[in-house]
Amino acid sequence: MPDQVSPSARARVMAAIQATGYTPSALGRNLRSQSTKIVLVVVPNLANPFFAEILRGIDDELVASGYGLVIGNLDNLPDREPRYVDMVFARQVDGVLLFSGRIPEDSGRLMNEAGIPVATVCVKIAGLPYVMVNDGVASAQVMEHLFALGHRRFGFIEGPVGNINAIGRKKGFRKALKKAGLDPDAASYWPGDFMFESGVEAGRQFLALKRRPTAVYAASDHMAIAFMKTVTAAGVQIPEEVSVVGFDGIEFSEFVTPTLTTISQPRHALGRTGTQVLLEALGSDCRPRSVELDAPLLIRESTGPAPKTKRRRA
Amino acid sequence: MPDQVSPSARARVMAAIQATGYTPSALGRNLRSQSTKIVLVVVPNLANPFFAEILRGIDDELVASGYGLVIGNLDNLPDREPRYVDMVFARQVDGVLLFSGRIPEDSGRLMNEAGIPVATVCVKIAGLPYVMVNDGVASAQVMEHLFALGHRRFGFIEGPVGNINAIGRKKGFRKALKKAGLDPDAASYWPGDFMFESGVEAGRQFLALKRRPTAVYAASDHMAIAFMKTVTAAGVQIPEEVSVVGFDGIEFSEFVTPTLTTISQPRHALGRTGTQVLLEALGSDCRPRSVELDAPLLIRESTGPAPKTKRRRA
DNA sequence: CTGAAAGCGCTTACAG
DNA sequence: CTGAAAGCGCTTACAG
Repeated sequence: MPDQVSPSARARVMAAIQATGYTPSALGRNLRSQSTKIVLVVVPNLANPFFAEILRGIDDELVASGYGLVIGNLDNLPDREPRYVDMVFARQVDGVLLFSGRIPEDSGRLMNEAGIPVATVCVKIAGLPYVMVNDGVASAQVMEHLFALGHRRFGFIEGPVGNINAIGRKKGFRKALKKAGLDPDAASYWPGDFMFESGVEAGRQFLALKRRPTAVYAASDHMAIAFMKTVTAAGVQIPEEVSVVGFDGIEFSEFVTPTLTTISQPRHALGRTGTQVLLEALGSDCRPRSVELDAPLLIRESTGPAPKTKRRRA
Repeated sequence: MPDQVSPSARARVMAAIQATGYTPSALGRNLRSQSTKIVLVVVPNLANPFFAEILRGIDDELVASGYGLVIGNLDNLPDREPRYVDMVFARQVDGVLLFSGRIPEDSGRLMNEAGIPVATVCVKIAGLPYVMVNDGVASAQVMEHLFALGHRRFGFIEGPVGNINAIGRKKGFRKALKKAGLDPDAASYWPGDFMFESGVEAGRQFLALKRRPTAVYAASDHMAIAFMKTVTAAGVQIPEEVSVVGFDGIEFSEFVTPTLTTISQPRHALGRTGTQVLLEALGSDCRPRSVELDAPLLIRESTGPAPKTKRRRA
């Protein structure tokens, strides 16, 4: 019974199938071409809305190049890593974009050893091309703005321990203090993890201080917003009593009261550029380039002149 | 040169490869098994942070079942649809979760005609299993709360025209008014698209009214928050002069001033349950079930007693 | 119980 | 220029 169809008849059948809207199976093509035209994007925590706009940038660029996008959500759990390492070793994707500060591993086997291109966005990992914002330069902008307003006593809400962005922002903060002739260790530091709750806690610690900073710089908008909410609820005026600066430029920073002065991360561009870097690595064997993007300071209502020092000696 | 390796030697090599951490190629397996263990999730707009938590719910459930997750971002552009329709017809995914009110099509060829299971989340499409919140019941809860506070004059900020959730919420709003003996057409209606800007515009229109509603119900938190920001900036007191209710229960609704009374959508559960419905359809041929989830009303600071009517006849 | 063969659907390289 | 064959890496069904 098989092979009873003549080649020409077969050709006509194929043409008819085409007209009807036949789509060749990707499964055969993938096996034959040894590629899937799919990129794996590994995010530490998909619930973080900060990633949404970056993902859009990634997707825009991938669509333009005919690639698809698989999401690997680590959900901040290390045991989520092996699954995606396996995916890479199984050749289920052509390349990887990493948002995670560490390379996912499966019992010692590292994702980047599978022989497919890997690039990172918003993080730096030795040996891998990256795209990120220069956190030190951003912090310098923030401090320049606060110094110009007359502030001399500062608080800093930190990011997660070991997070490269958090480290860069803090370093920039301390460097600016030193450059201005102030002692970096005289500033108040409150621990944080970029999320709301830690901003609330920082606010409580601020309120408990006898001699409060006149300006607080938070390593994320979420923490800055939760801080503002906490201290204004206790009757503190922003920016009259304390100026607050955030980091990220999330959409909501414009809809809180007062509106938040913050560093605007170019999220769409981070996604697009990161994808471009990866696609270059996919298309050629040339050494991949890394890129640093600028992040402007958006000056809004939450920062103002430093309050006059009230009777230093009573 | 080839085939010079004896079978037993070959076996030993294979064992060694296993020990070294060899991962079978997914490409061969996919072709052979005619499945990819990947689900396509089509979202209308990836930048909307509302989806982030739902995606997490989906991913949690998919990971537990050994499936991967491909994102199809329509970015609210119809010309983004064909790409994902092709993906489905090319058998690149085993199933589809749709967040979009319309079925993506490629020159008349509809995605659901490819013969793979499709389920919808947050939307209803005839013939497809769905998981969503009962918007009518949610609106009834909102109105019950506002009636109990003495409100009789209402404003409603609508969602996108044709959006099934927006329609359900508005229907519930009007039904509650009628049930309370009020004329639904006497309420103020302002157009919206769930996004910030339309809430700002609704706020402007509210401010321009001579006789303002004492309670405003917005079909999304974003619009409610932007509305609050706009009218408080003009000196209107919330909730003393106007009560405001949102819909969604996004994290930020707790960090605006005043905190927002809103319907809390069970986003993680929506994602998980939607995925369960899809996985059931993938695993068996039995008729897929649909599910409606409850969404509680979170009563916060933005709603309060209706203001006393000031000298109706001067 | 073990091992060789067939076949999933494509694409590429080769023969006619 | 056209058409048949080989082979991508797996799994399943079959022969020994």
